[in-house]
Amino acid sequence: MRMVRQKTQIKKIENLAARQVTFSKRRKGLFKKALELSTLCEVDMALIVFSATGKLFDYSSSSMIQVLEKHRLLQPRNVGDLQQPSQEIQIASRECAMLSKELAETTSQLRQMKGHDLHGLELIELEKLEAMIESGLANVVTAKGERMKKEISTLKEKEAQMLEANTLLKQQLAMMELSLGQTDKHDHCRHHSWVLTVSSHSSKDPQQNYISSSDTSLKLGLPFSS
Amino acid sequence: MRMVRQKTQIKKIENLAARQVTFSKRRKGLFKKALELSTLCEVDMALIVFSATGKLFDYSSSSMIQVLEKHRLLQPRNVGDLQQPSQEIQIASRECAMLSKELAETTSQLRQMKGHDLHGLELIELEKLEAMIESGLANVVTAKGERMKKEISTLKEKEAQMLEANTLLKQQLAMMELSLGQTDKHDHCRHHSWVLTVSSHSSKDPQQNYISSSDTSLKLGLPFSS
DNA sequence: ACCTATTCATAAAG
DNA sequence: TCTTTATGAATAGGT
Repeated sequence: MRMVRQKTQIKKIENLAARQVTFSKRRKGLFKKALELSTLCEVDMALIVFSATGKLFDYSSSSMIQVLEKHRLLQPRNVGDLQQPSQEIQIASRECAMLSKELAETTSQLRQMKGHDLHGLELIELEKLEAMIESGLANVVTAKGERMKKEISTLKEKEAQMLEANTLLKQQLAMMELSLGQTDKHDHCRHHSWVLTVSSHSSKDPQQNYISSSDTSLKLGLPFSS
Repeated sequence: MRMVRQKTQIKKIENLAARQVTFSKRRKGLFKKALELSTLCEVDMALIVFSATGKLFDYSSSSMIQVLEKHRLLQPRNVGDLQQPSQEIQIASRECAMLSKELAETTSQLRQMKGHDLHGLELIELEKLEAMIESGLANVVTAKGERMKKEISTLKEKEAQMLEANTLLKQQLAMMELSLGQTDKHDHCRHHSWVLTVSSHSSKDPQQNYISSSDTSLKLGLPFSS
């Protein structure tokens, strides 16, 4: 069922999944617009975006270096300080320290989720961890179930299609047996092709038809598989 | 008379006036989109645009310095050439990039362990994940069991010691009843202290003795709790 | 700068 | 992530 699309409010999207989806879509749109503007109007520009996870996306119409250098020259008060190496190092090491700390915490949590390094935990903490893992497991099991259900329904659909094709082929076979010896081989081939056409077009994705025509003919025991 | 609007071709607009108009309109749109993206998704970004006449337009969600520096740290090959960076900074930025990448991977794995971001996974990958989580869960459950067993045995030990102390106190009480009114109060106090000493030393960890001496005396019904 | 028909972007949902 | 579709948003061309 389709919700009515709301007029978008420009404030932080609290839901993480929705935020990630929106980030992905709008980032794509933004870079497209940037490319269009620099192309249409032949202007220099640079666009730098960091995702929440720290992943970098950037675009620059010419060399990023040129654009940033030009910016630096025009904004000496803001960016000129970058060249003081001591400050650069400070920033770099602060960034490093932050990342390092974050990585340590995340790694530790991951190891605990995997059941390692549990010695420092109290009983209550162990129980919380257990609950968290069980919740994660439940999510994964649910996802797996859905994936399997999808696969099952796909296979059932295919089965039904095969059955249909099979029935048609059987009918043709019966007809041929009735007129045995009276038909030439070209007729056989034409009927065969037609049935396979039905089967092939029944799925939206041609790549999912992994049962080749020769397989089909062989299974049905037709004597004229190509 | 209204001409039919043409589908815009993304190539340089040759007419100067039209180009300027388009630049103005689309630049405004681009900065709006940039602001919206950084607001909606709370991400760091910087956008720098130079008009054909060299006029600068820029936007950055936080400090332009921070964003540019972060970009430089993560892309040392491209932007590091701006000024000959000291070897320290090269090392630091390589370190940063590595940490950043590692953090992204670890965070992603952790999220999957918690059952999020599963859409990209195949059935087989889901099953591997499930097995991993189950193994972690088993470890945690084992650790919890051991922790509980340890606690139980500690408590049993305490119980036995309490029982022993209880027995001794009962004997003393019986003796006192036999000689009721013939003993002075100093003797009572001495016996009491001695029993509590036994109880206190029975556990390796003094903090686990959460039954206080006054509790003990009250439970045993001693008439001379301090 | 404003207007509006039209194209384009994208929120929801699958 | 990809697709689809209805709707919101941006903008080309005109005044």
